[in-house]
Amino acid sequence: MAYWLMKTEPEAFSLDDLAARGKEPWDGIRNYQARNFLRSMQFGDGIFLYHSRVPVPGIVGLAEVRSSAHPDPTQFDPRSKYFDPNSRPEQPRWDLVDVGFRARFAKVISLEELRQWPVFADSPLVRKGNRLSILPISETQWAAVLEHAELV
DNA sequence: GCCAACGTTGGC
DNA sequence: GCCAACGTTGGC
Repeated sequence: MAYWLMKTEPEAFSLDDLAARGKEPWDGIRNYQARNFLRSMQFGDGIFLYHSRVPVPGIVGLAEVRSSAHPDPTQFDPRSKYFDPNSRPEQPRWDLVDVGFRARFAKVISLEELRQWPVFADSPLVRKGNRLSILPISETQWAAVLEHAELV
């Protein structure tokens, strides 16, 4: 059992969208480090859903991993913006997992707030210039956020 | 919308 | 293999 944080721009896909659909294939990851994290995910792992590129970026709710990693079909679709002409079907370059909705937070736990929590002091999340869209969360960080959050 | 920070690409 | 150019991310 592991924990993760996954970023999304709510304009493209929000926590509410996930809540409405229940479960969604998390496609479009095109960064090797993020992909490697995807590949180590297991069914049932916990996820913090994070909204980026909004006035108050931060963790907005909980989700969970609902599949193991498997090839992202959009890499083979020439009409997709995620098409990767260099990826070979016999050795796919990009993977995805299914993500299921779990809960919404009554209030966003903002990045500004998280920066002040000692448990996040060493997290790439609070580092300037960090661009990782998927990052691991420690058990301590998970517990700290859950203790602070009001689930809806 | 701006732009710093970063990852990737490709010429050499 | 270096590194400039380019594209993208994401806070502000």
